Amino acid sequence: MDRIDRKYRILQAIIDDYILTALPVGSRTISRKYEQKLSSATIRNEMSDLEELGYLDSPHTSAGRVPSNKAYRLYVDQMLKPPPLSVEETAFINQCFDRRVHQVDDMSMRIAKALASMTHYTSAVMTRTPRSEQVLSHLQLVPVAERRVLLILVTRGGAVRQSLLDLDASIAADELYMVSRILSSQLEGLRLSELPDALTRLSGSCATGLRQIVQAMAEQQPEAAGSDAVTLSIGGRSNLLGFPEYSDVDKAKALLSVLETREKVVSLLERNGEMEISVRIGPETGLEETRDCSVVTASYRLSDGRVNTIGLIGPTRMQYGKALAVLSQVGRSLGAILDEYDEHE
Amino acid sequence: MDRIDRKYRILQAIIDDYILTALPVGSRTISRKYEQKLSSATIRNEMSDLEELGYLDSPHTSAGRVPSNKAYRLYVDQMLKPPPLSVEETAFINQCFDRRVHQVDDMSMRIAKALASMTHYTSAVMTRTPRSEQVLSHLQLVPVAERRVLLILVTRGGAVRQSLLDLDASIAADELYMVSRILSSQLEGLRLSELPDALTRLSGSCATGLRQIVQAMAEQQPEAAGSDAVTLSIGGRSNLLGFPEYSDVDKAKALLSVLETREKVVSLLERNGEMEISVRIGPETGLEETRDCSVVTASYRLSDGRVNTIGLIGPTRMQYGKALAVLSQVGRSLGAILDEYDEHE
DNA sequence: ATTAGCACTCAAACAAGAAGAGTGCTAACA
DNA sequence: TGTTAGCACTCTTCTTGTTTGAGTGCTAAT
Repeated sequence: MDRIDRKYRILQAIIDDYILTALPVGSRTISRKYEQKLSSATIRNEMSDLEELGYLDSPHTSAGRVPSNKAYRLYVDQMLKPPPLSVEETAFINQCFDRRVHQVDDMSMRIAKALASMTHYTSAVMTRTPRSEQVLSHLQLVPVAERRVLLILVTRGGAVRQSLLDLDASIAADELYMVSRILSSQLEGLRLSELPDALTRLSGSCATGLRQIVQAMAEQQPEAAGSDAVTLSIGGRSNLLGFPEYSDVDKAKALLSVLETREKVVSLLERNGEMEISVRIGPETGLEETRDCSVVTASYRLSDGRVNTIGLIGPTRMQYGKALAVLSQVGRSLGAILDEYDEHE
Repeated sequence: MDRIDRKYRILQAIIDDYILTALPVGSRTISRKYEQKLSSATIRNEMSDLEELGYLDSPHTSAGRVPSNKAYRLYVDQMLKPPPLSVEETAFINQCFDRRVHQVDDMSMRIAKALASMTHYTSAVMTRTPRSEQVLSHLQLVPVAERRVLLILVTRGGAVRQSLLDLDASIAADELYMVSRILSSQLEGLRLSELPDALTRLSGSCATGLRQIVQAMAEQQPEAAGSDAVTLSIGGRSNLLGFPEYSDVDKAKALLSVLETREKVVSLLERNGEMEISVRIGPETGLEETRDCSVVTASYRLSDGRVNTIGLIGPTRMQYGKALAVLSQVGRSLGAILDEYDEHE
């Protein structure tokens, strides 16, 4: 027991050191810096065992050892003591949410920037708004051009969706406002997913002007017809280039390309289970390009049905402790702020 | 005359070759690939002259020569023959604008992606909406939470701005809609820059419910109070890493960091004169970090006052011809599409 | 005015050796 | 039996010296 305990203490020391330095760590280093009671020879034996167990890899015979993905897994699952954030860090986070937020739009960008600057990793903030759970609060049609109308949908949570409608014939501005009022009262309270049905039902029984709009909405409205709306903000892309693992430009380029492909980023952030916090290591990230990255995410379901995910992307040699601490703290604050909007529901 | 002509023909050959290969070009190369009538010795003499004139630099004694910024300047101002886009390229651009655009939001991102993929440079699309020229078309207040209201402003061009207002006391939804109607009719047709004045004028003479809203708007509305609204989309960040000038990760990182600082990107895109198309080379870009980059931009003023700028960022050794061709073609199509929205004005 | 020829320069590529970090194994030791 | 000192061995990295090749500048010949 004592024996086993020591083995994992050594493993942890190796992981800690490697996370810090990115250099393969040798027996001597451990014996000097972490386990001064033990000689390097003893450590060597233990390390040999650990390699056999699959927790360590050696780049070549005389280069020290490097933690395997299996080791990182064990590390985050078992060994990670939740490290408390420093006073400054907590203060920084609070300050981010402190001032009243009036600009809804750039909120997630601000969070992403904050996450990136605190951790030096690349960050992402994703908000998925499920169509089926969003309830319409208000609808407004605004004339934009001859035969072109701006349709604005506001949901209970305060999300605004806009899309343009092309009409067959032009409609006077006055008539348009009237139609807005009618539709708004008819459709308010419905879920967005129920809109298409409601629209076809309506289109049967109404005047020509109204009917034209309703049909255009039914046909052309991608928001309601398509899948969930997903917004994405990414911060700290250049942070990745600071790590020695990306001093090879080709690797860096491959990774940055991933960040430019919306679907790939979404797939990285998408949680596969229901758990709030998830750590995916190396191949677990699911993408070939990120086979030596780790992704840490925290997801929160808001009371209006939206799902908010914040995440960090970095090398597998990531400071998991800090990443988790920052993510959960920011996630908590963020969840609180966002839910505030819905407090009357 | 003939003499001078030849000198600049040689300079052009050097620039062309360097743009293509990124390698210092020697006299031999020119004599073989571009000026087969002349011996390398002759070219050498001319190159020596050109260096004296400040058009060429030599990295070291025996390394061939590299065009100076002054040379690029001459190149784009005098030597650049407008190279026609290939059929495929024109087709690609048209296809981008072909399908009806219903999603206003991601339009600029789509353009940015297209620009980047056509040129392999980094692209940016900026839309500046001057507050003073935007005319209010519709205003809507929507309840979001107890004492919290979503204010939506729609302008004639079809731009939608939203901001949150905090109220001192809660207001019933019905009352809110009534206030919306009143305000909308009172303020419609005003320029956004006139809103603050109009609001203070209004707040003197109205009922308490209305007054509270008006005051909140006057105090809290950053959109109307602040400067012009600027949206920014950037594409093809990872493209930069493909160029040999950024195989040094530190340089690449510095450049990518610039792209993460909103104000810096804006300053890069900001045109200093009134000209539609601008090419800035090296230090002309105005930022220390981009002293060996060039920025090519095209700006278009739309009929509703918005100014749209699309730009490309790459090494000074940029394919200026292609960049200009693509930018002006895309700019033309984009201007046409965007102005369509305003055709009834 | 052009060009052939030649001496000279300098970076990049290559090879060989030395240094250093680290391992595995064996034998001695508590 | 677990621990450790010692040693041979293995690789990488660093250094140094050498070669190669591309390119220039100058001079003299055409």
